Amino acid sequence: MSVRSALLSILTLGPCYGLQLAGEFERRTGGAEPLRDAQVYTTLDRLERDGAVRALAKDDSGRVRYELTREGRREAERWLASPVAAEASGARDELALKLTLAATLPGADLAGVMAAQREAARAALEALAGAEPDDALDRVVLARRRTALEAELDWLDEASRILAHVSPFPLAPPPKRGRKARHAE
Amino acid sequence: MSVRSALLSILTLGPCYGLQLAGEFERRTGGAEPLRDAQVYTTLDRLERDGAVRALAKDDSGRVRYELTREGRREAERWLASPVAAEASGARDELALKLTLAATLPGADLAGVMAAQREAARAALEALAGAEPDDALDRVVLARRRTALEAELDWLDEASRILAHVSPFPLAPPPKRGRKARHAE
DNA sequence: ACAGCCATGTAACTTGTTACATGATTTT
DNA sequence: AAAATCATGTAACAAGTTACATGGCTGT
Repeated sequence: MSVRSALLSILTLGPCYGLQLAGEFERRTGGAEPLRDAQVYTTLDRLERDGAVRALAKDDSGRVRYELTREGRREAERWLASPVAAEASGARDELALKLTLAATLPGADLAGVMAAQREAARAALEALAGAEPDDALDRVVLARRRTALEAELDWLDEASRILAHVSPFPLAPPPKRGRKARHAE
Repeated sequence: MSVRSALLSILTLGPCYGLQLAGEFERRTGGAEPLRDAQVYTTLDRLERDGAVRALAKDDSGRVRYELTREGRREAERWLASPVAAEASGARDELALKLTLAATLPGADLAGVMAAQREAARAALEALAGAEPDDALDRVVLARRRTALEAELDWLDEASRILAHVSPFPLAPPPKRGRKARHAE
């Protein structure tokens, strides 16, 4: 819901049209996360469907502007005020997933997986170090990535220590049940 | 694609049926991320559609087991071997998004947003500190969350310093264009 | 026989993404 | 007039989630 909420909160400043929202999004987020034009429009459609915004008559230039409804304003305020739930963002932690699987699957190359991940994080950190931020917003976004990558490296070390004592294990034998193999197809 | 890839990599151990996959997923990931039964089946359908798995005849208990195709095995190996792209996981960094927006939107309560986020992270850390891990996998997953939360707190401090010198700004005036307000509807 | 779990599925939905189509306006 | 850009949209898809339906098996 990030994009949806971001567009809503920009609209608290006043009515905007589609590409204007895309532009403001870029200006106000350090340009870190490119937003596809198409997504602005689909998101606006969905916001209108949900009663959070309302389309105004086309302006002098034929652009369609949207304004917040009371509902939409409330949603925007709620979003800004509430903290981002740790990893409740619907995104599974793919890295932890991959590492625990690599540790428990016989035949998987745990050391190799860890080495690859460490190397990727190290390279990403190096690339970040060489980046010149344009402005303060950029600095904040870069700092976010840097701290996340550093944490990833720390965690990899810790995980390495913990997993040193873990052995992979095979599939658990499935419980036997009645032998009623329905001859379906 | 986390779930898809995880199921594929479990299937490298041999054919499994739906709920068996769900069980192995739990056993092998620290139980951190609950996997809904329904998603196992929809994912298996899509994997079959994509030619990554193949359904076997029902076994003695009438359960439908799936096995990897050559394609599926290759996909699983590729996934395990390749590092997780930093934030390329499709998940936007909602926290950085929210903070930069709060910093640039006139009328937003930046200090309040930061305080709320800091408090939420602190509380989550405290909850983690009081958790007793069952096994090593659990410890690895908990460590992942802990390091991520610590990094979040560090970043919040840094962002606070950087954003102290940033002032919110209004909407950029949209460029004027021809006055051809097509009287469409 | 009945309750409850095991196992499989389906339909509808969400956010996000891609590729494409269309016109209008500005620039050359 | 042609080319590039602005602006809006549509259609289709992906991954994930939810709620629900169904039937077989198990234990009492």
